[in-house]
Amino acid sequence: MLDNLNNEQIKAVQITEGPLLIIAGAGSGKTKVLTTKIAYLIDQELAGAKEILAITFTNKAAREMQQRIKKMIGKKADDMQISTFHSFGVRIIRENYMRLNYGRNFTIFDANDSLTLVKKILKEKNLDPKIHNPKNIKNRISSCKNNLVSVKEFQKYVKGYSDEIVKDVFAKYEEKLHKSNAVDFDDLLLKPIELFKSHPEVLKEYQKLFKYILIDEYQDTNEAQYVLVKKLVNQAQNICVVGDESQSIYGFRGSNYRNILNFENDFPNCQQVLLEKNYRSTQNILNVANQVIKHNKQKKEKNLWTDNKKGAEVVVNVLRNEHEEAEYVAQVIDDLQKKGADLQTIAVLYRTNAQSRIIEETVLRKGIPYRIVGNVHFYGRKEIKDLLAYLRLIYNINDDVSLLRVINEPSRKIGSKSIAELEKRAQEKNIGLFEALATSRELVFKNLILLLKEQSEKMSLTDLVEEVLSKSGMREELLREKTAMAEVRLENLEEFKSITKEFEEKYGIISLEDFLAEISLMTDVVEYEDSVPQITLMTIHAAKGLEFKYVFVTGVEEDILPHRNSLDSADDLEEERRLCYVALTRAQEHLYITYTQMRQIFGRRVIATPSRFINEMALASEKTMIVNEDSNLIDESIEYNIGEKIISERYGQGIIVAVSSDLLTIAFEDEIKKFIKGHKSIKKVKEE
DNA sequence: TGATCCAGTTTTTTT
DNA sequence: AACTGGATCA
Repeated sequence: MLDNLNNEQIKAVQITEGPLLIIAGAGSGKTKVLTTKIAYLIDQELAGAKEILAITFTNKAAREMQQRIKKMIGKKADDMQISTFHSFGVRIIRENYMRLNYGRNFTIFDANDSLTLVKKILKEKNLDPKIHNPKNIKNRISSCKNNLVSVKEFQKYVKGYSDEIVKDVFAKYEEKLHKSNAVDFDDLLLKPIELFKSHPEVLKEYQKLFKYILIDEYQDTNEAQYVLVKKLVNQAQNICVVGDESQSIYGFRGSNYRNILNFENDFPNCQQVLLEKNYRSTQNILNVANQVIKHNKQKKEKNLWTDNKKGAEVVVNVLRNEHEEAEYVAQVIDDLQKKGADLQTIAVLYRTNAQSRIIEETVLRKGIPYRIVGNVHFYGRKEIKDLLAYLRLIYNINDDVSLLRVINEPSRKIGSKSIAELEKRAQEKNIGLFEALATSRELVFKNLILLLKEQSEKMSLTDLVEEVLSKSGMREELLREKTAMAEVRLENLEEFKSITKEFEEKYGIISLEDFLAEISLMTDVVEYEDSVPQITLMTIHAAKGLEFKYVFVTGVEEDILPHRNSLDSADDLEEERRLCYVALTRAQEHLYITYTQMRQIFGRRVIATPSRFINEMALASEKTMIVNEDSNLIDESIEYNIGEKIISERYGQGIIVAVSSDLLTIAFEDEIKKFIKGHKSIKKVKEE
């Protein structure tokens, strides 16, 4: 088990008792250490699989680690639960919902639901959302909760009118959330803490259960997560945290890299292991990354080194604008591909999601297969959200946000006026919306939900979805529409059934409860085939923890990286530098950095300046590249309309479902693809 | 009530 | 350039 580990790594695995801090530089084999350690604990029979609490940052990381451990120790890993902080919170709340004064069927509100709720409250309080930015208020509420500041405590910090508003909305928000028998993302951490405060005997049970606690990405824990961990640690203090303050990039979400710097103060008897040997990158790449991060003041001294070869020079290129930047990236990728590079080993990174569009268009035009990580492709679609709202309402009839979403979907002639009356009634009687349903139209809806609820208890998830589709009238309405768009929506809904089916097959029979909990915590929902050769486009944040042989870091300009919103705070600027560091250290063999002279922002051309981080890299040379855009593949004269049929060389016949300025979205038999208008690889099908 | 149009706004990053 | 929410009209 320990065969492929270096001395420090072995030490990190074998120190099982007492607090342990593992500082693991980028690419130093952190995941390997963690998984080996867990396998070791089980294999040495120091703990049963259920007695280990292992927390990672993303669901994806959790899944990956689970698989690795399984490979090492086989069946014994079956009971092993690796979770994120949030999914761990769900478990605790579920096991204790009564003590927390919640009903069994509680709903988890995602960020969108929370925002909807804030907007609704503003409306009720007759506050202008233009003056009181709902997103802003939502963020402030969230940061309060992440810092364990209750409404009552917030009162103390209130300075002036706008704070007063935030406080009022916050109070109402908490009230409504509870009335809806719902928790938001932050509650998933907060409620367990509340529980442990009010029920020390329950805390004791969990402390007894978890003999070993392991926390990954400790530099990205926020106050609530930190408190939660500290509470769970028992007398034996078998807590192992792993992290690297140089890779802390979630400050905007309340994470505090000082948690890792303070670990020694929290656990004075802690042991420490430093993993400084990098196995990932070439010397050249590591040098550049080290040069940049050197400029941060707040950090633990460490010296990441490698005995990998020097490798290729890091390439920096200046392009005239974002189109040529994307073109350049695509050309290089094209060349790499011709030389036999595997597309899966190539990643293009950017600071903001907005940058992805042009890159996507360009690789599309070049015919380079790609995937975009973190796009809410599927679950963000209206029809899917509607269906989910039905399921959530069926599960928890107190969920007012979901009720409002579907009460008139499809149209039941319950418009804004009827809804206003319904809300008034509910408010007067101080009851939930569902209970307040009274008019004949509303009662039809109420009975529909009640019927479905009854059915939900005796049929499979997939059958339930089918029932919702037919009984709600969603399917009927889409069939009636007879537009290409409706056709696609219908297909998406059918696709949803195959997702639930997959769930059922994977986990045996799955309850509505499990399914909804799973879905609401999933962000990387689109399960992509790892076997399909394609390049990866994603934000730098999304790239954390990953590695690629070839990495392109684009838009390395002032106002983007570092982002303009972080320029007036020294702390924020250091976080941007760490972000840059994370981007650079994703690369194994080849690192390409680009910036432009001119960029369009909000539809306006703006002069761009190279990022200060480029200077900090202290590179010997950089090149200005003039890229000629290759336009002979495109025939701009062709016009397209929704509903027209298209034939593609690669995907066969499809139908246009959306047209934007440069892009077409085309639905084929079993997938939806985007194309550049007029691209020679697609042709219109003439119809009589 | 629902469809369509227009004006104003947006983009930092996400469990 | 794309999306939202509000205003206007059928």
